[in-house]
Amino acid sequence: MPTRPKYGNRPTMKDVATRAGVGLKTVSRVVNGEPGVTSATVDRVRAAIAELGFRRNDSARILRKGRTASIGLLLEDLGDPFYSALGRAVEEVARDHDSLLFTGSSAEDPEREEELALAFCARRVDGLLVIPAGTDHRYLLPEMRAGTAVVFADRPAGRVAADTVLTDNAGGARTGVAHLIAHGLRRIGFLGDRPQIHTAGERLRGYREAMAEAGLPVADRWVAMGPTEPARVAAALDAMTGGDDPVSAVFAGNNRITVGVLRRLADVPLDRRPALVGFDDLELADMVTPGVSVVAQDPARMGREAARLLFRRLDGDPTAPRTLHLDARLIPRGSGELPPRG
Amino acid sequence: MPTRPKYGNRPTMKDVATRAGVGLKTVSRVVNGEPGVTSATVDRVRAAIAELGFRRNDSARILRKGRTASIGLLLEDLGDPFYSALGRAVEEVARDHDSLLFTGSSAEDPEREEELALAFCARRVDGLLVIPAGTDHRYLLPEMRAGTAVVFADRPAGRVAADTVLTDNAGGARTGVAHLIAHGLRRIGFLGDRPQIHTAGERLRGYREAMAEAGLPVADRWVAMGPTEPARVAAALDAMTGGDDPVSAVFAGNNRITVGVLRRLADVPLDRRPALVGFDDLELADMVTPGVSVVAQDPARMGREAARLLFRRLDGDPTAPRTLHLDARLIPRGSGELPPRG
DNA sequence: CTGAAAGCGCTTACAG
DNA sequence: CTGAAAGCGCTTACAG
Repeated sequence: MPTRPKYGNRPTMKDVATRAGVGLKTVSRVVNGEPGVTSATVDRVRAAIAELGFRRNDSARILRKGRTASIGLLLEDLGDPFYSALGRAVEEVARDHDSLLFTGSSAEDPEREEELALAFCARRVDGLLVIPAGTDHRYLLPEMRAGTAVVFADRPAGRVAADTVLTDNAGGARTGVAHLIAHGLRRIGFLGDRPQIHTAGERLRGYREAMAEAGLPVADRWVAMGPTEPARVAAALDAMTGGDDPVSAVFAGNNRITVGVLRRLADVPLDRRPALVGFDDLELADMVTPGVSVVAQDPARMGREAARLLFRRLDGDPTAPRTLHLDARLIPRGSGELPPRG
Repeated sequence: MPTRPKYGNRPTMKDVATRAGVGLKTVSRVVNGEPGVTSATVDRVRAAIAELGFRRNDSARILRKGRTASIGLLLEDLGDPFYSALGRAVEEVARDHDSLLFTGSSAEDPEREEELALAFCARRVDGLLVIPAGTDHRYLLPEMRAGTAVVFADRPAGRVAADTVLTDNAGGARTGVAHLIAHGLRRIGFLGDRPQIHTAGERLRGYREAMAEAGLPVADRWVAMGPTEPARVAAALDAMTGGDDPVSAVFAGNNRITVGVLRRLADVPLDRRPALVGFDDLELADMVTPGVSVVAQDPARMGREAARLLFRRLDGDPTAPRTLHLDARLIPRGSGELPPRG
C-alpha cells in the first residue's frame, strides 16, 4: 500500500494516460505542446486532462529538468516603500523570463538573511538577488560554485565576487550637503542609520567630503548614527539643534530618518527650523510645507538592473562580475533652501 | 551517459554516502537529524557533507513528502504601500510556520491573476492567499478539491466558497462621509476607483448610505469612478468642484486617489479648498497642511489574519469557510474638518 | 506517431 | 544501528 502524499490526491500524468488509453510519454507531449501527436490523440488526452482536473506537477518536472524557473529575492523589509518598489521591478523582469519569485525579509539580521538565502538555495532557485543585511557572504560560495547565480543590490557583497548594483551613496550625500552649503548653510548636521550599515557609512562619508571641500568644520555632536526609531531620531535632532553650538541644517540619512525629523519639526515655527535635505524620496514629500528637498534614488531602476544582471548570468554570461553604479538625483523642494537661522 | 542537470553539478546524498562509506539512508538520517545513528557515523557523514558542500535538494524532498512548505501570495501591486505592508505581515506568519513565500502582482488583470495562481498551484504551494483582481475564481476549484488551501483578502472571492478577510468598506466610507456631514458639509462628492473593483463599489455604497441617512441629495456629477491616474483624478475633481453645482467636500476612494486630489489642490488657497476625507492612510498624511483626515485600514492586520486562516486550514481545520470583517478607523487631521465654502 | 525503461534526488517502508 | 529497494511525478534517451 503506497503512501498517499499529503496534498489530497491529485491526478498524475499516469492517471491521464490510463484514462485516455495512451502512454505516459504521449500525455507529456500533449501537456508540453510537443509535436508529433495526431490531433485525434491530442483531443483524447485533452479530454482526459479536463475530466480529471489534471495540472502538471512542476516540482517533479523541475527535479528532472534542472532549472526551477524561480529566483529568490532577499530584502531588508518588504514593507518599506523603497524595497517594495524595488521588489515590484524585480517581479516584472522575472515575469519577462517566465520565472517565479520567492520573497523574504531579513529585517537587517545577518543570520536571518543567511537562513533565508540557504532555504532558497535548497529549493534550487536558479538565482538569488540579495539586499545584504550581513557583511560576509562567503556562506554562498558553495552555492555559487554549484551554479546558483547571485546578484547583490543596494549594498555591496561581503567577501564574495559577484554582480552588484549600487547607488552612488557618497556622491548623492555630497550633492545634497553641497546644496545646503550653496544656500548659505554652514553648520550642518548628519543624522544617519546605524554605522555598520554600508549605505549609512557611505552617506556619512559624502557628508564629510562635502564639508571638507567647502572648508567647513564638523563638530562631533553634529553627527549622530543609530536606529531609525522616531524617538532616537528626535533625541538626536534635539541634541544637535540645541546647546551652544547648534546646527542650522540637517542632512537625513534615509527615508525613515527624514520622516522622524519631519515629525519632530512639525510644531516648530518655520523661521526656527533647520534646513533639511533627506536621502531617499517620500510619497508626499512635495505636499509638505515646505516641500522636502531630497536626494532621490530610483528603487525600481535598481531592481530592474539587478534582475537583468541576474538573468544575464543565467543565460550564460561568462564575463567577470561587474558593479553598476546608479546616480542619486537632487530634488529641491524648499526645505533645503531655507535661509540660515539667526 | 546520463544528462547533467543544468544547475552545475551539485553533490547528492548518494555522493555523500559514497564519500562517507555509508548507505544513502544513513545520510538521510543525519541530514534530517533522525535518531539511531552512532555519533562516529554522524561525524563521518558530517565531514563528507562539509567537504562536498552538500545541500539537500528540497525539491526532491518535496516531491516525496507531499507538502512543499511554501505558500503563494497574489496581490494587486507589490509596489503599493498598502499591499507591501500586507505582504510583509504574511511573510512573518509564513516564517512562523516554516513556510516560504512566492509573491506575484496581478496588476488588476484577472488573466494575470489566474496565470500566476495556477503557476503557484503547479509548483504545488500548500496554500494560496489571493487579493482578487477578477470576479470569478472557479478556475481554482479543481486545485481546492485537490487540497490546496485558498484564502482571499481585501476583496471577496468570486463564485467560490473560501475563507475571506475583508475591511468593512461600506461602513468605513459611511463613517468618513458622516464625519464630513457632522462638520456642516452637505455638498459632498465621491471620487472612486473603477466601478468593477469591489472595494470601490462598496465605498461608493457607504457614501450613498451616509448621504441618504442625512437626507442629503447626491447629484450625478458628484460621483466619479475611474482609473487612479493623477490626470483622471484631477479632471474629475475639477468637474465636481466647478460648474454651477459645485461640491464643498470630497471623499477620496483610496490612497492613490487621495494623493491625486492633494496634488491637484496644492496650489489652491486653503479657504477655497473643498474638505477632504480619504480612504486608506498615507505615510505623511499628518505632515501635510492641513493634515489629511482618513479612514484607515490596517493592512498588516489584514495580512496577518488572512495568513493565519490559511495555516489553520493547512493544519486541518475542517469547519465551514468564514469571512472576517475588519474595521476601518476614522483619523481626523484637519482636511475633513474644514468649514464649508461660501 | 507512440511508448517502455531509466533516472532526477530524495523519503518511505522494510528487512537485517 | 544500518542499508537496499521502491516510489514521488515528471523528462530524457531510445526503440519501434
